[in-house]
Amino acid sequence: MAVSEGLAIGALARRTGLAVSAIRYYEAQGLISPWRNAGGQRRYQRADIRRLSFVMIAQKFGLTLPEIREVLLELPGNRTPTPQDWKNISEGLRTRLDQRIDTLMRLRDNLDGCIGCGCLSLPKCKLYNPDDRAKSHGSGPRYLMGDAPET
Amino acid sequence: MAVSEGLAIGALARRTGLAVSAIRYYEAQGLISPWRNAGGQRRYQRADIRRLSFVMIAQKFGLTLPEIREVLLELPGNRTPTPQDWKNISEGLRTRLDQRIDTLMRLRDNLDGCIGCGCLSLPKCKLYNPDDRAKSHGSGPRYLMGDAPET
DNA sequence: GTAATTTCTAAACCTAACTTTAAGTCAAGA
DNA sequence: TCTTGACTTAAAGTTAGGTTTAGAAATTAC
Repeated sequence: MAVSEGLAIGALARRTGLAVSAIRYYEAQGLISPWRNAGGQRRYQRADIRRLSFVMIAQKFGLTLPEIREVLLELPGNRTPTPQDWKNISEGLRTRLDQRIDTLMRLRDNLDGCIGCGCLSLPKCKLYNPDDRAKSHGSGPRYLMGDAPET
Repeated sequence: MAVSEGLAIGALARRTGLAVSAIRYYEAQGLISPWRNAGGQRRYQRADIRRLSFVMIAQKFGLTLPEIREVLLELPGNRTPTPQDWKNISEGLRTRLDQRIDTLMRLRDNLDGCIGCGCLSLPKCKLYNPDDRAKSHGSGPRYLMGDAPET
């Protein structure tokens, strides 16, 4: 098999550690775009290994798949991403991570205050409004603390 | 209405900011146990406001509802929890939070390393195994990095 | 005493991120 | 050529943490 024939989905799965079904799912979400061979099967470039690696890392950082899609769009159109490209978007991740750490540390400070007072009373306790833009992970509508049900 | 009649679910919802449906859901998950009045309606103690407050805080810390249930089991069975009781279990949260912050900071350090090299290559990059027990938020089965599909 | 609120239960629906299943097609080795 | 093994699609299932809906019963307000 010639190099130009690309990787089959199973091979890509083995190289990334992802499930085949996950890779297809990512395609449906617009994270990756393989071409098709004569028989209609998906074929991937080598660079896609890196692309999926990035997806996995970005997920660890708490990005949703739509968010990751946006980030990947910043990659220069059609050319194969260079190490410098990856470096650039990784720096965006670094910023997000810094913010998350910051939020958690504020939360910890507030908890320390509350451990001191033992109150946990809703109007008083700072824990209810530690200025948290952390998006309360997990799905389904939920209006905790700051996220008012107003609308 | 005498004090001993307790709070109706709507009143508890107003005092905690939670939706009525959420309070019922928490009951189904074993986080709170109201009694029923003659007509079969739920009645809550004042202490339950604090209990639900704790649930909301613990969620911010990333605990799942089953985990929160476990933590709440440490509360003294028959008597109304004192501020000291809350203080004790809050200290457990503090420990967990410390660990989360730790994990994220390790992740950041690894990212810094990777920004330097720009590699993102699976076997080499530390980002894939930063010893992360952070349970990858979000639902549905997902075996990233450490969480092997072995079983 | 009647109307307006609340509350009740059970079941269905929602999102995110996937997996599983079914039935059929493609590719590769002996 | 034939038979595995890998791949295809579409649809349904899964988990967490809830919400929504519907129809009935209880409570409150006037």
